[in-house]
Amino acid sequence: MAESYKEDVRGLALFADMDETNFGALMRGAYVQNFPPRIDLIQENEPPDFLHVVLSGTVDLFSAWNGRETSMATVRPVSTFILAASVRNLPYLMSARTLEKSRIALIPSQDVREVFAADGAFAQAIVSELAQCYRSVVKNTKDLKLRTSLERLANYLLRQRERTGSTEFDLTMEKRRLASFLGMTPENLSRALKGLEPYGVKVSGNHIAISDPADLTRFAKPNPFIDDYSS
Amino acid sequence: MAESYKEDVRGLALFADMDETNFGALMRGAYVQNFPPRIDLIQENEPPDFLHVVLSGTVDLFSAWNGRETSMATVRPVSTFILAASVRNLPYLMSARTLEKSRIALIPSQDVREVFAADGAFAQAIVSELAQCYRSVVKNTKDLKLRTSLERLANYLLRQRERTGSTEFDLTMEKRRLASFLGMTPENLSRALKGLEPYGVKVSGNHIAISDPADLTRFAKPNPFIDDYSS
DNA sequence: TGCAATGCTTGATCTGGATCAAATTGTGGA
DNA sequence: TCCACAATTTGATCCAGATCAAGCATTGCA
Repeated sequence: MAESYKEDVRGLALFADMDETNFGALMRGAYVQNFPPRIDLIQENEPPDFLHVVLSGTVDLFSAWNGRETSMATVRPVSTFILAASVRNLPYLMSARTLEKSRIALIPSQDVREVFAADGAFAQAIVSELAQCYRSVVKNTKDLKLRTSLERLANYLLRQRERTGSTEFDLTMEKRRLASFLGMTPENLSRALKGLEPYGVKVSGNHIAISDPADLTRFAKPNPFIDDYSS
Repeated sequence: MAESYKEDVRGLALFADMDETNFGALMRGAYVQNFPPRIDLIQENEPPDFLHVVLSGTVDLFSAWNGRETSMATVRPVSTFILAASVRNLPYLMSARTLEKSRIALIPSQDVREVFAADGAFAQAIVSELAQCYRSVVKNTKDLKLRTSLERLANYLLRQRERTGSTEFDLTMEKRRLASFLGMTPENLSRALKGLEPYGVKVSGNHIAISDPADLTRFAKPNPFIDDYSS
């Protein structure tokens, strides 16, 4: 693997503190691949051969059952996915596909498990990462079970505002995918965006402007234990 | 803490392989408490002072927002809860209450974090446990987003059959709580149970009999990547 | 034993969101 | 630039599941 990629990987919290030799061992079997948009990377139920690291581009994690499909999460650089499957050596629970042209590092799961057993700092980082992932999914479940779709959308927009630090921003994914992520149909998302107009949400294409954040907040009632993805 | 309790805790996969000295250190600050039914143990958003181990009884993990409440999971002996909050030292994301008279061991989170840093076997066990928890929540999300309430109920009943090894069993929790866990109202659960009659489900009180498992399975379409909680 | 109190069921009605069907707007190539 | 295709929006309708309102059954206690 090229040195510049290694540095990107090393920069991740997951790999930052581990021993240099062990990091080298991990990188030895790893390689980087470029994928065009809309390419299936992994399929739910496959054995977890590689831990994936998104170096550039965007990856959608999704899942299907009985002809239905839902978007579970979006992975952006620089972060990993399917860590849980890798460390437990159990089949993937989600499928993954690129949304845009993406560069992805593939680290053999076998190596991850071996180094993890040998490197305390790496083990600690894995625990942090897994705990973080777990908490994110719990928050997502609370969002789904406790809120209506309009409330989920309102809080999603407020989170985007937080993330970008601005009351104007572009949606980072297709509306159909956002709808699926929020657990609604594209038609309903369209109507829901209209439904937030009274609270000062202006939509034009995929550009969003929140004219009265306080008003939207009053409606959305954001809660750090659902919406604060950083804790 | 009494020796017999220690053995129960030691029997958990999480603590089974760790060093005896370290286990002793963990137990030194730990204590066991008995709680009557319907007692609040912890509140969402509190700092994670203790890792909890259910020795006997049942604990409900639930969450509330804006006047609504939902049951997230049920914890039965012998297992732990809020491990993720403990190891990351971040506030609880769920509240917990006893459902019946329960005996619970409380292990200071501080000790958990210290021993975790020092004991490789413990660290590994924590990783396994967290990965397991993560995968469970992902499965639960798939259940919620991909299935109708009738399908969720049907698959729940099939899982109970799997767990008990019998086509006849008693529901292990109040119907109102089961409804909340499955993401529906008690009224709807009542109707849904009726709705499964054509597939050979007989209900009397909280006793369930599945007369034609094959037929119910044909309707429920269970999938290991949603319903198999052991992987 | 009786009587609150609580949980469960049933029926009637309502509604959020899904589905179906076009119309409209983008968008990526020849 | 123009066209074919995909994504989005809009409108009409439908349906799963929520809510409201009684009744009924259990349970725990005095």
